[in-house]
Amino acid sequence: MRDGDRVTRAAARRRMSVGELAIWRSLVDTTAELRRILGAQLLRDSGLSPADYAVLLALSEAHGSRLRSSELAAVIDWERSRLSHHLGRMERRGLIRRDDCSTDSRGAEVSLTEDGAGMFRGATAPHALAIKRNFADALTPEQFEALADILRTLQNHLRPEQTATSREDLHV
Amino acid sequence: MRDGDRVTRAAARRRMSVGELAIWRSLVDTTAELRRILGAQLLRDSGLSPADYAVLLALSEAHGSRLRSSELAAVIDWERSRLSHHLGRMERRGLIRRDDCSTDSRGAEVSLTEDGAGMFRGATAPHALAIKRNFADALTPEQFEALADILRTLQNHLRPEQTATSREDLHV
DNA sequence: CGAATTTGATTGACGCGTCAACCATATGCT
DNA sequence: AGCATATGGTTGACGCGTCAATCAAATTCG
Repeated sequence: MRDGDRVTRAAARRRMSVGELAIWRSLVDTTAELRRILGAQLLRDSGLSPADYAVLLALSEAHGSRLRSSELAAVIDWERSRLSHHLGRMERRGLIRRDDCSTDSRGAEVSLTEDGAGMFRGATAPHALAIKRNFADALTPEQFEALADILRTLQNHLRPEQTATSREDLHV
Repeated sequence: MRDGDRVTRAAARRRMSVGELAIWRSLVDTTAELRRILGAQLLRDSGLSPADYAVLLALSEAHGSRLRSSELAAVIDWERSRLSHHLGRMERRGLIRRDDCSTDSRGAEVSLTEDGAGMFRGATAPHALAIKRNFADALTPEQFEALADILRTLQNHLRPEQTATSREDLHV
């Protein structure tokens, strides 16, 4: 029996305390504000939205900077429809390209354009710096450890099956 | 000199580690998933979006269930334009009402309708339960304490002026 | 083979959030 | 008083995300 299970059962009867609720709200507010700050900064620095960045990151890390549409959707955990809309907009802006797939005529292969690759390269460093400044610099090593533990616990609570420590399914 | 400052300066030269970046991504992903789950549940249970809920909560807690538009915007920390759009939609659905303000003819007074108040009342308990089940039940008291500490630190890092422990400015 | 089903991907409608522009009223200044 | 400016709030345009519907190509199976 895993630790999370024991906690879950033990807590199952209790009502949620107002302190716990306040922490939940603070979590939502604080992460929202961080996303807002970093998203705005990213846009100013590089003209890319967080969504653009996620797409370009996944493509950059892909073998040959090229992915099937549904693979890409799986990597960044988006609905296919959302991805299709967004790829349309990114294609119009010249960031990515969609070609017919050679092995499956239904499929599309998404790849980086020169422009897209360049924009992404230019965005990387300032974006990392912004994350460092606004987030990483604030916390002590102990706090990082505690946060990692908490996130592992939560992930494990939400999706009990998947090994919570695999680094593969992390993306921006 | 506060603790956060010392950490900030000490860390200021270092590059961000890949571990720290992974924790950031995990934080973004995990909170996004929690919001997604709770938002969907709220909608199923009560037909309200998280945004609706925030508006109704603020109005419910207001003196006389009635707020000036910009006060409301301040309470839930929204841009006035966003609020105006959303109030328009909520008004169409019969959840809130907008009346001319008696003391300032430019202003609008937003208030709950019977329907809106009822919907909110019906939404409260299942929503709290969902937060408890998906979030609060997963964590130990020690983890709660650690998380509260981390969030306080981050808030303090982002907005150094404001006392980070005031419970007033927490909302959904 | 040929019909039914599944899969890969796109589309349209609609609610949402942001930004800039825009009224109308209130306030401040001389 | 009279003009400038600030304030409260709304609007329109546009990018975004979700849902349901759609379409074509592939696969399954009788």
